[in-house]
Amino acid sequence: MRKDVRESTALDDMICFQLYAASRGMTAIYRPLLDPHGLTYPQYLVLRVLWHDGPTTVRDLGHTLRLDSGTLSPLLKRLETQGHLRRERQTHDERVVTVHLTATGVALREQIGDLTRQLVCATGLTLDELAQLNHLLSRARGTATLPPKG
Amino acid sequence: MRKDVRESTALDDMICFQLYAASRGMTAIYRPLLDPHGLTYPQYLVLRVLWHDGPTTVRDLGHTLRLDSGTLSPLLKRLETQGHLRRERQTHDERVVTVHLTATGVALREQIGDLTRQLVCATGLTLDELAQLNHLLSRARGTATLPPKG
DNA sequence: CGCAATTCAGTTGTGCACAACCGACCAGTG
DNA sequence: CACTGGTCGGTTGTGCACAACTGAATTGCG
Repeated sequence: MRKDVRESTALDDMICFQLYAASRGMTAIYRPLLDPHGLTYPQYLVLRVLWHDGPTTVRDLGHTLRLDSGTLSPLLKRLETQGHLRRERQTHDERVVTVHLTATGVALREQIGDLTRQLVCATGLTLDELAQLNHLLSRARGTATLPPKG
Repeated sequence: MRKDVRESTALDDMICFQLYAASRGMTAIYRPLLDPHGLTYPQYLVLRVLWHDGPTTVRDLGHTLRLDSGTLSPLLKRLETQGHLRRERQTHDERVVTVHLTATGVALREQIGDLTRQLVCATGLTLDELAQLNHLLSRARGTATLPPKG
């Protein structure tokens, strides 16, 4: 009945919409998994970086997640209010703010556990297809080699 | 030096971040192309549907783009303020709001022209890779078969 | 007909995302 | 020391995105 965007014109436009819709669909899958812990998907990404890399700075978080301070500042403030992390100015360079987990922030990792299996099932793709998808996405500019500002 | 999210754990988590980053990177590529016309990427998507399918309703737009009225209502109001479209209540069912382009909204299609070539170049992928990517994304749940609310 | 359930668009509130801008801060130079 | 250019994090303003809700309108059922 209704015509879909996918039919309309060129391949790349299709893909842009697919990316856009898939990204929102993915966060929609994460939402019920993270909501019980009071987290959003971007907040979960920040915690993952801290769990994996340890204490870091706002600047490095921005580079890793490709987000600017306008996004990270309020997000980190919310995570600090929840007691998951703390922010501190570096003494020798007061422009830099370091971010490190609290005990509850570290403990949250175990409470959330492994979302992998649930996520794989939710996508409905095979492991082989997921590997292909990852390969293509990491090859595309805008993810691996082309951050927002070059 | 810094470790990347991509290294951290499982395949699907990698892909979720890749999707998230790729989607934002894609809109970042569209931004300078659409900004001269005073449009955002979601607004451009709405116009594309109207250009291709003709007059439609808020409900059908939501189904096609997988967006709810909370997103579409203010977005359509902004497009109406810009003079690109008009919204009207259906006479025989006043719950339904029909959306149709104005003359300037139709003309905008030619003014914007074909973004395809610029987009393909911006991704840095080959046409074959784009086709694979499209195939995988359309196979994944959350895009084709699993809208936010099942 | 009368009334409950459903279908719509819209509103409210929260949280990203990003451009533009700001002020503090640091390093280098004279 | 004062001056200059660049580096930081933060703020402001705009625009999505979505959950939850509102209220009008319609449909279905007895």
